[in-house]
Amino acid sequence: MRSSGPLTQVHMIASDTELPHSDFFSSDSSLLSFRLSIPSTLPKDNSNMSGDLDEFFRQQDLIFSMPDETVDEYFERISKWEEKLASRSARSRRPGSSTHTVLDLPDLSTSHEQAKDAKLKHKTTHGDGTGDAQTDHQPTKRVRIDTTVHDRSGVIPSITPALGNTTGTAGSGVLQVKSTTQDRSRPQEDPRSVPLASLAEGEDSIILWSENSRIGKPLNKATHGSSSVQRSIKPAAQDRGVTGTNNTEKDKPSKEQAIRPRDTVLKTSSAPATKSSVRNVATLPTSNLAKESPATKQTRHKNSATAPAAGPSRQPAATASRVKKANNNRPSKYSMDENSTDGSDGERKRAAPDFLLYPPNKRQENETRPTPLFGGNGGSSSLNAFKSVRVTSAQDDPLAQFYEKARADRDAVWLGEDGQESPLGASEKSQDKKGKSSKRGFTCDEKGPPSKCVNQDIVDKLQELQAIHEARPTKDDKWRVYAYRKAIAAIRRYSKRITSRDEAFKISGVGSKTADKIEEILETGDLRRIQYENTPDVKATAIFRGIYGVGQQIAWQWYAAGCRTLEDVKARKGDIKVSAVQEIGIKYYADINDRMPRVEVQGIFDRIKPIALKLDPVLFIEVMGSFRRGKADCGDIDILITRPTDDGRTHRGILRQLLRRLHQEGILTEDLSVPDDPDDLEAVYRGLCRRDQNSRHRRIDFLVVPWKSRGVALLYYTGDDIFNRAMRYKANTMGYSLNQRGLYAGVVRDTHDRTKKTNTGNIIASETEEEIFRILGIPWQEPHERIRS
DNA sequence: AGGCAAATACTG
DNA sequence: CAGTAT
DNA sequence: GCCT
Repeated sequence: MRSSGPLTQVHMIASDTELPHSDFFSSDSSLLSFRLSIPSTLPKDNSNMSGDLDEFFRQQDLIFSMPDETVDEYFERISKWEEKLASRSARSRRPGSSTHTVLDLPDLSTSHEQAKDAKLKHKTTHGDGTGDAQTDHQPTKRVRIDTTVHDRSGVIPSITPALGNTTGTAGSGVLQVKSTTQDRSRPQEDPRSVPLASLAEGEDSIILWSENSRIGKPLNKATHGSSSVQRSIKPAAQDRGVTGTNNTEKDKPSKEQAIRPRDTVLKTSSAPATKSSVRNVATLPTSNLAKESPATKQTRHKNSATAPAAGPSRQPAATASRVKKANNNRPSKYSMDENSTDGSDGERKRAAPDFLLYPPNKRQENETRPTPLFGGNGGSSSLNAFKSVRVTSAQDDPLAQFYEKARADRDAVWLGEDGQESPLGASEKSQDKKGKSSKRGFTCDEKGPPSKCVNQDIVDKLQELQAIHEARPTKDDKWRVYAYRKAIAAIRRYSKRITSRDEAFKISGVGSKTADKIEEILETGDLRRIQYENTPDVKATAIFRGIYGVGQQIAWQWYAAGCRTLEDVKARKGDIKVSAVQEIGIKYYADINDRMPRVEVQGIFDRIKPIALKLDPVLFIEVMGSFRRGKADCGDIDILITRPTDDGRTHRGILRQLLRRLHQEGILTEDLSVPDDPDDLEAVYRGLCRRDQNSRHRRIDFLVVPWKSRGVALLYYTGDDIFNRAMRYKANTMGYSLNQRGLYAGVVRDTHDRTKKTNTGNIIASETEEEIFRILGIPWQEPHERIRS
């Protein structure tokens, strides 16, 4: 507040939308805001969040104001802690170290003045001690802020950089705030732990955190790019925004407001805490900030769902009872976490994943129904046929031991591995239309063979959940998606109707959490969690991600900028930036996302091949991907090109000529990505093509590889994805390394960073697919048998 | 506690 | 060079 | 999220 010296205002604001981090850090603002990331369950549209959300937060006890002294104090504490940690061995700085500060803050509902007078107490402890500062009577609210090192490098993630300190590297973390009312009438059940995200932006700066995530990234960038970041902190006095000195923002003049609707809110709120959505208010001496840097971060543990950064929130839905159940059945580490949920009054140990729970009863069933986003991956699968075979084949396999280790991936690896044809079909690819019947697995591979699977209802629900997590940008979500994918595949492959949690739990790939969900589906026919988590951002970002060139990050940035539909993007709402490639992606949105019938691929290839052979008669040119796997429809066209070298010649230069010819023919219509050196023996081209003037535009890739690599290239580009991953994973466990260039032996990986190879090893196979299968001990499988997802 | 596949092109 | 997308 |  006012008064002395340079101050930085701290706004505690609640919002259901995340902001783009990239924006923040570059803005130079004198304000420091924390943003509570909450699931926007109430207002359906974020448009009117101000009203309802406020109320919601109030009820949830998440609204509070923070007097300067408090903020000051808080940062000081954190800073000290940080220093302490920094001076210690890296060991103690490992992720997991944590501290927390308990503050008693004046309730938002009270006037600002009161807030000032309010007393606050706090204490900081180490480890996970529990804080229980008891307070007195004032209308205050007790808030606990956890700060945990979550970054793997051991560096303490800090928001400091945004404030001008260069100490921390960007890290990842989540600022978690838990608040409890004085009268613990509403005990632990309350969720209340909210992932806090903060951002800095134009006027209101924010600092955003996310575990493992990108939020930290911008930080780095800013830091690197120019020292300016620091400068940003200016005395609050000057108010807002101001000098845009910083990078990005500077370009945009009006900046702040442009960005998101929400800004308005923020701004206005700068006033003392009123009921406006903005909540808080407090100022702190900049000096402190600048120097110390509170870093903060925090954490949750992996389980919790939230995606901080970006996301707003998510809350898990499991109910306590459910959780318990899970525990009972399978006492495992998971249980611990889960139990914490009900911990006694105190706080549980850190990381309880479930403290994010929302009281189930809060949710209404009437929520909008989650709409399945498009795109899912659909695969499907009827790999039932393979099922029986898999285990048995394992015994003959010399690598039987490997199975144990790679049990998790067993299905993926072994499916259909039986050398013999298991199921029918190996016969020709009766692709095309036909389909679905029990023939090959691939027939089912389609997007949605709705029926067919006896556990289809379960699969559907889990897929919805998977889609939701796909929308979130954090690593945790990424792995969750991976897990869901596998679990779903396993369930599909399970031929009997699942009738109990136990039964589900027995399926490899289905763990306690998923088993719980299945139980809920069986009992209620629904999964509440889907409702809770299916926030509006999921739908919007899914749409954006459908644009070629747009992934989670971009999608989130756009969403944060206010875009919700494709139209918004086209209109550049929020001043978003759209790259040339993305522009093409938007232009041909439907064409690119729709799958094309197999015959169309054939038709296009029939035009291309002659042209290629005319350039060089001995070229090897074939269509890979799903086409090679025999699918009835394909998402894109992958064409592999190479050339025998017996005659001492190569295919060098062919790609360049071919591309030119195809453009001339009107077959290629847009370039999405052109190799740096089209004449290299190894190159990849991505673009759009069409069979003829009356056809739709389709994605096409040209993959040029050295003759020697044709085997692995064939393997790699044929997929499918899951099959490839499983194969590579197996190669790894066997001490090999498999990539699109070859199968390597003697690869030595860095002890700490397994992704780094100290020694690339020696290539032991690459010319034929057969040798790769043989060496890895995997029975040969025709392309159409390599379907796993 | 830590892994979960691996490589490359484009952007800024 | 980091980050993102494929 | 699941698994070792």
